[in-house]
Amino acid sequence: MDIWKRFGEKEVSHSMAHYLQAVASLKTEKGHARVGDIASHLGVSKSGVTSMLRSLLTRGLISHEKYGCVELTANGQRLAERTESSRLVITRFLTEILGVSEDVASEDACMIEHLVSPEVSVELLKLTSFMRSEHPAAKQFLQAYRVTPHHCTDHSPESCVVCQTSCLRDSLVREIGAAGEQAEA
Amino acid sequence: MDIWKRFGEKEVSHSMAHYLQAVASLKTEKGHARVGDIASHLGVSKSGVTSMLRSLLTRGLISHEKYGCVELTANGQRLAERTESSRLVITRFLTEILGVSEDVASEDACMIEHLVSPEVSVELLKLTSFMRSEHPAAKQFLQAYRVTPHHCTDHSPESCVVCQTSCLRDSLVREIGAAGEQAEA
DNA sequence: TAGAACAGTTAAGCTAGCTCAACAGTCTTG
DNA sequence: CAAGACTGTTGAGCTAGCTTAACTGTTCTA
Repeated sequence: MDIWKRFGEKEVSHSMAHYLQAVASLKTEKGHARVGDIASHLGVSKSGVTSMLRSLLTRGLISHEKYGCVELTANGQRLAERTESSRLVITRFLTEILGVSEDVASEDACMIEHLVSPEVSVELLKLTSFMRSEHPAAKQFLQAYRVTPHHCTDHSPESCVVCQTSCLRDSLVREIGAAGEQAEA
Repeated sequence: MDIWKRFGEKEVSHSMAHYLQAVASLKTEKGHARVGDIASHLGVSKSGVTSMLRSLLTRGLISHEKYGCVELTANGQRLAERTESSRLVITRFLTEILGVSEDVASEDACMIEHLVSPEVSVELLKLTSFMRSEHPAAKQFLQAYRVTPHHCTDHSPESCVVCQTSCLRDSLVREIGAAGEQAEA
C-alpha cells in the first residue's frame, strides 16, 4: 500500500503545472511569456520564477534563454493542455452536475486538476456531457435527482448503498459545519 | 487568481493525511500505533516518522511521549475520519459510476482525498448512492448511459455540451494512449 | 542480572519551492 | 549616448519531508 508515496513522483508537481498553464495562457493572451509576466500572473517573486524555470528546463518542458521569452516544448504544451482540460472538465462536473458553488468548484478543481488521471477525466467528461444532453433518460434522471432529498439521513441500507460500517455522510457534514463556524469566528 | 497558492495552506499535507490515517488504522487493527508500526505501514524510515510526529504534535493533531504510543487528538481523529470518508466516497464513485478500473480509482482517490472539500464529497456521496439506488430514473439512466458510446467523437455542439473552443476529449484521450505506450516501452 | 536484540531519537544532508536583497543586463528618453 | 528605470539573475536563507548513520533507551532471555 505505497500508492501514497507516488504523490511526489507525479510527472509535474502542483506548482509546475501552474507555471506551465501560466506560460500557455500568457502566450495566447499577450503573445509571449516573460519572467515578469509569469511572476505577476502567479503572484510569486521573479527569482522564484527563475528557479522554477530552471527545473522545468531540465525536465525538458520549456525552452528559455537568459533574458528571453519562455516557450513550451511539445511535452510542456501537452502537459499544459492536459491539466487545463482536466480543470475544465472537473469544474463543470462539480458545478453543473453536483451543484456545488462556483467558488468551491474552482478551488477543488485547482487543487486536483494535475492529480486526476486522464482516464478519470475522460469518463467525467462523458458523464457530464451525457447528463446535460437532450437524452430523455438524462433529463428524467436530473429531474428526479433534484427533487429527491439528501439520502442517508437514517443510515439504513435502503437509503444509502455506499456507506458500510458507519455513515460517511455524518463525518462529512460535520466538516462542512465546522468550516462554516471557523469562517464566522 | 491565487487559488493555486493555497495548495500549501491546506489543513494537512498529503503526507500528514496519510500519517493520521495510518495511526487511526493501526489503532483499530492492533490497538496501538508506535513509531515502528507507522514506519513499516507507510514504508518510510523510523526517523522520518519521528520528525513527522513532531510536526503533527505541534499542530495539535496527535499526542506522543518519547518511546510511547501515538494517539490522535480529537482534531486529528476528525481529520483522519474526514480523509477516509472522502477516499471511500471517491473510490466508489470512480469505480461504480464512472466505471474506471480499481487500480486507477485507488490511485486517484489516494492523491486527492485530502484535497477535495467536504461539500464536494458529500454531493458525490449523494449522487453515487442515488445512482445505485432502486429509483427507476436512476436505473433507466444507467442503462441508457452504459449503451451510449463515447460522445464528442465529431466535436459538434450536439454531441457534447461541455467542450467549448476545442475538444477536451481529444487531449485527454491522447494522454491515455501516451501513458499506455510508456508502460509498454 | 548482563548483554544482545530491538525500538526510538538525534544529527547531518538531500531536494523542492519559496522569500528578500543585491547585482547585472537592457531599454528608453532627454 | 549617458542616466535612470526597468527586467532578470544570483545568492543566501527559510520550511517541509525525506534519507542514512550513529547513538540511546528498553526489553527479553539465558
